[in-house]
Amino acid sequence: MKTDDKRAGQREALVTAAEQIIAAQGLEGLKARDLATSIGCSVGGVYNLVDDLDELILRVAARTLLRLNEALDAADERGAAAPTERLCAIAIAYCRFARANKRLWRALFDHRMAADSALPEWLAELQFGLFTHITGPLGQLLPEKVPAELEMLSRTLFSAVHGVVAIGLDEKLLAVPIDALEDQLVAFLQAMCRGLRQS
Amino acid sequence: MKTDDKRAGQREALVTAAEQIIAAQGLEGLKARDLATSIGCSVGGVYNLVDDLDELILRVAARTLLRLNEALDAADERGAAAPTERLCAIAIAYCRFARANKRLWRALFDHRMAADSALPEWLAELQFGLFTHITGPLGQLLPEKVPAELEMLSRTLFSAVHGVVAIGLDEKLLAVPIDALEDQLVAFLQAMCRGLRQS
DNA sequence: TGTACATCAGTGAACGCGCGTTCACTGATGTAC
DNA sequence: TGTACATCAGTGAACGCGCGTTCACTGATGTAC
Repeated sequence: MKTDDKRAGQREALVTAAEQIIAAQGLEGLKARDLATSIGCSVGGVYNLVDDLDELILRVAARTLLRLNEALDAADERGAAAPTERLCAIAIAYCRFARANKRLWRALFDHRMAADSALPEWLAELQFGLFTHITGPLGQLLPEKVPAELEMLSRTLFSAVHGVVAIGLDEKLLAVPIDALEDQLVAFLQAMCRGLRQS
Repeated sequence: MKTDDKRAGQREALVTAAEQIIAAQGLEGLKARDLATSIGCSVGGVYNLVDDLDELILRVAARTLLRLNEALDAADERGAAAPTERLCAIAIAYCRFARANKRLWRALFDHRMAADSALPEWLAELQFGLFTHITGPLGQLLPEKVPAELEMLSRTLFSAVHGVVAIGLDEKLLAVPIDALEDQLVAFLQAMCRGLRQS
């Protein structure tokens, strides 16, 4: 049916509108009425395209994760570089992506699901996909580690880098000044990799 | 005036009530009506003790920071241990405090001030105070670094540890499993310290 | 001790706002004959 | 081509809820004389 195509197109427009609003004002700024205005329909119309504002948030999250994934992919020169350099490049790409997509990126972590429904599997897989960017170079750095250890280390490393970026972008008191952020990330990862290789 | 004492006492009771609510339900659960019920007065009464729910949140934050500070103090055996061990002990204390005070601890970071009024100075000082727990051992570890570098490194290190703990306690997909958290923190800090000493 | 008055903590109904979601309805589009 | 009918996207007023904050009022307590 043609109408299905049309609906799909409208839904995309809706997701795009939501994306723009979240990018500009954060999750808190997402209102059904604004969305309706934004895509040129009435409030009720929004609910013909989407069950929930929650669904919309998840769809936006999916887009953000895909774009993040692309950004990390682009930054990682696979076999071409030493593992430490690969990790640094990825961390910097992560930092830049976060900085350039601050609110969208925050939305990935801020959004707490309604307690009942767990986050859908396709989203979970997108998240896991990101980890391959870390386990790859990390395995190269520490060839003697078993996969389970690598996995754990990847999580720790990701959390650490994420923490530095997240607090840095907050620009609160205890934050690393934003201009020093990338340098600090590199210094941090280099020290970390040095230390890890000796263990 | 006796009444001033009374008011102070009531205010403390109010802060305690708020503390309990936040500890049990998070910032979102804090409602004026519940507070009133909790301390046995009417809604309006709350506003005789406090300007705002925001003020209340800040007062609770102050308490939490003080307790956190005590916990870190207790964990740090000043000159008695090697710097790496001191840092590990502090990180573990941080992790345990966060875990035991999950929502109160989150409230420290989740609360976004109303854009107009900056956070009061006394709160800022409490936050800075926490950093001495890091700069101390870090200076011991890296005696050749100038204070500015140490300060920066402390921020980075704090952010990293905070990130690991924060994501770990979230118990989401990409989290370090909670039982492995302390081990991972220690492994992380040991590698980091090894790496830092060589730079 | 008693009286008049002032103060001010305490009250809780009501204001005001924001907002997700629904639902009875409309009107355009498509289909059947 | 024309007519009757069905479908369903689209509408937007209204529902329902939650909640911070206010404010006119009450009544207990303290003070002055």
